[in-house]
Amino acid sequence: MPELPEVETIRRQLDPVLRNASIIDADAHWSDKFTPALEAVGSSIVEVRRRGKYLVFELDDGEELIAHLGMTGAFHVTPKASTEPPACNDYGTHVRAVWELDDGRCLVFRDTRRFGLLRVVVAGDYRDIPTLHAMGPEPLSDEFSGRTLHRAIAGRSRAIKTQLLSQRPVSGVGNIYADEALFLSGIDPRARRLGRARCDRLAEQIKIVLQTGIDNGGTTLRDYVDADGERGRNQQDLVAYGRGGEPCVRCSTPLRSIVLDARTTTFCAQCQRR
DNA sequence: CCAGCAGCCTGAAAGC
DNA sequence: TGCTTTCAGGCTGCTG
Repeated sequence: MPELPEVETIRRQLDPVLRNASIIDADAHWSDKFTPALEAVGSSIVEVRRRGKYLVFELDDGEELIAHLGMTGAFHVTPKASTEPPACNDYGTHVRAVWELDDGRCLVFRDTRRFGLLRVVVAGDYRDIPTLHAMGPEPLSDEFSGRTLHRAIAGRSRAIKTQLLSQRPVSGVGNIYADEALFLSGIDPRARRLGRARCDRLAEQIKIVLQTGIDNGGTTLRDYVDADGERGRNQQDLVAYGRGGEPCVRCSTPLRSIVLDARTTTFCAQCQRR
C-alpha cells in the first residue's frame, strides 16, 4: 500500500538523519527477501533517495541498499541508547531487519506481511530487481507527460489501470492513486485505448494526486505510518478509492466497485468513459 | 514477447 | 463466544 507519496514522505524523514551514518552491524529475518540487509555492514550511508516506490540508500562503497515496502513495510530510527548488538526480536513484532549505526542508533525495518524486499546492488545495476530495472519515468519530473504516457501505452492492449500498476509507463502509481487519477481524468479503468488528449489529462491528474498525497504526508488506510510513526492525512482527500457504493462527488451516481486484475477498483460508470 | 493468473504473507473483519 | 472464511494487494514467476 505504500505508494510514491508514502515512500517519499519516509525518504524525506530518513535522509537528513541517516547521512554519513556508518552501519557497523545488522540482523535480519531468515527469508532471503531480507538477509541482504547484512551486506550493507561496513558501509556508510551517503544519501537516501527514491525511485518509484523503492527507497535507495546510497552507500559509500559504490553500492546501494534497495528497499521496497511491499504492503506493510515501515522504517524508523531508534534514539541513541543501545546496549547490545541488535537483534530483530528486540524491537517489537514483525521486525525484518535492523542496522546498528556507529552512534548507537538503529535503523529498523518492520514488515508484517513480508511483501517487502531488501537488496544490495552495485549502484545503478538493477538487473536482479525486474520492476526497478524496467521502471518508467518519475511522475513528478518533466520526463513524464501526456506525450510519454501516450507513447508508452501505444500498441498495448491491457486495461489502462493494469498498465499504470505495471510501473512501466510511469513509476510510483499503485491501486489508490490509480483509482484517484482515473476518476479525476474521467477515464474508465478498463479502457484499452487512449488518445493523446486523454493521456494529457491522465498524466496531469497523476501528477496532481501524487503531489497532493506528498503534501498530505501519505494515505493511511490500514498499516502505513511514516518514520516518526505518524499516520498520513491524504485519506481525507480520496474521492474514488475505497468509496464503492457511495455517491460520486460529481454526479451522485453510486460509485461502482469491480475486481480488475485481482485488485479492487472503484470508479463512476457515469463520469468515466471507456 | 505478451496476457493472464496463482502464490506469497498476516491480521482484521465478516460470516457461521 | 469461538471457529472458519474472506479480504487486502505489490510483485514474481509460471503457463498458454
